[in-house]
Amino acid sequence: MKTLKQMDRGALSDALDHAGQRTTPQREMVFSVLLDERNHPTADEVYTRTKSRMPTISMATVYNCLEALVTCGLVKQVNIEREPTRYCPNLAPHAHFHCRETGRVYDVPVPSEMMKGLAQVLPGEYEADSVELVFRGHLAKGKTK
Amino acid sequence: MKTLKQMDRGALSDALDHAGQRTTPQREMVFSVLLDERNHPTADEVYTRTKSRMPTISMATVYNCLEALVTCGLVKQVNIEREPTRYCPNLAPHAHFHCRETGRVYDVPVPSEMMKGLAQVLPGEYEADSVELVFRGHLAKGKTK
DNA sequence: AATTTGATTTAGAATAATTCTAAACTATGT
DNA sequence: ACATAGTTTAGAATTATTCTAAATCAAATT
Repeated sequence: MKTLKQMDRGALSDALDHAGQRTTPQREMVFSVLLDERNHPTADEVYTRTKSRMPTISMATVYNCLEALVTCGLVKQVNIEREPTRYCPNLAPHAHFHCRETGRVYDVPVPSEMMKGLAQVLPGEYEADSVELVFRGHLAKGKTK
Repeated sequence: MKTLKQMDRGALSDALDHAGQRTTPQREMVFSVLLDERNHPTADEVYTRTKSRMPTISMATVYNCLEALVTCGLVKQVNIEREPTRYCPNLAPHAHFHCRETGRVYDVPVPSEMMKGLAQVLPGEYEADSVELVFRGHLAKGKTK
């Protein structure tokens, strides 16, 4: 898919607008790249993929666009152990599973009550606005899914 | 406390030994620094603190020592959002709370059954050997603890 | 006790992801 | 049309960390 679905295009310009930012071709393209292949790409991978569709885009712009998308809440950064930051457009509550063998990161859906329930381990004075849950391990033999 | 308690000294040389590594004054000192002030220092902070007690130590050695301690299981790395890696000698099961205002990181004890229970969100083929739980937010007014 | 061996320490260079800078470009509102 | 402000761009700068190679140290062996 080379272009943004109408729905996503709308969500994008709404979200950017709401954050006081403009909708630009570069931002649309980067967002489209993220939606298109949801395997938690790094900025560098996003750059490569975006460049293949929009050859004049620069690395700095990719970083700028990713930052804009994160700021307006459409994309989340995923940081795992000093590795380059990855970008994830999955807004549903989920955990991440990091495979030690392949290095790949998988989304694992988590019921939102459970996600909230986690905050109960916090003493009263700690007020959390975000929770991050990361598993590390490997996939059982055979199933690369 | 400028030196390692007998108990910790024993745990250290046992753990290093077990990993086929030697017990050195630098490793002891770095470990002591970590046990001494458990506020999740970065390598740089560990360097400064260690240097004040052992002025000839180098940054590279601090990194080496920290790596040795992590390898032999006495210390855990804590990575939060692209910030410099922090080091944590707390081996009990716990989560981390990252205060957006101060940047400080706090340990939050978590019952080990709960820690294990988390793995139940994983589909069968995912086999996790470690779980990481990080909250982000702020401390309620007044209580800096 | 001297010697070999291998691990460790050290200073500084190298690396890699990300951020910064300043100029060019684009779009928007007046 | 014009001014203003946001965006893009290339390349330089930054920063945490790793690498390199030489010097040091300690354990094991002769």
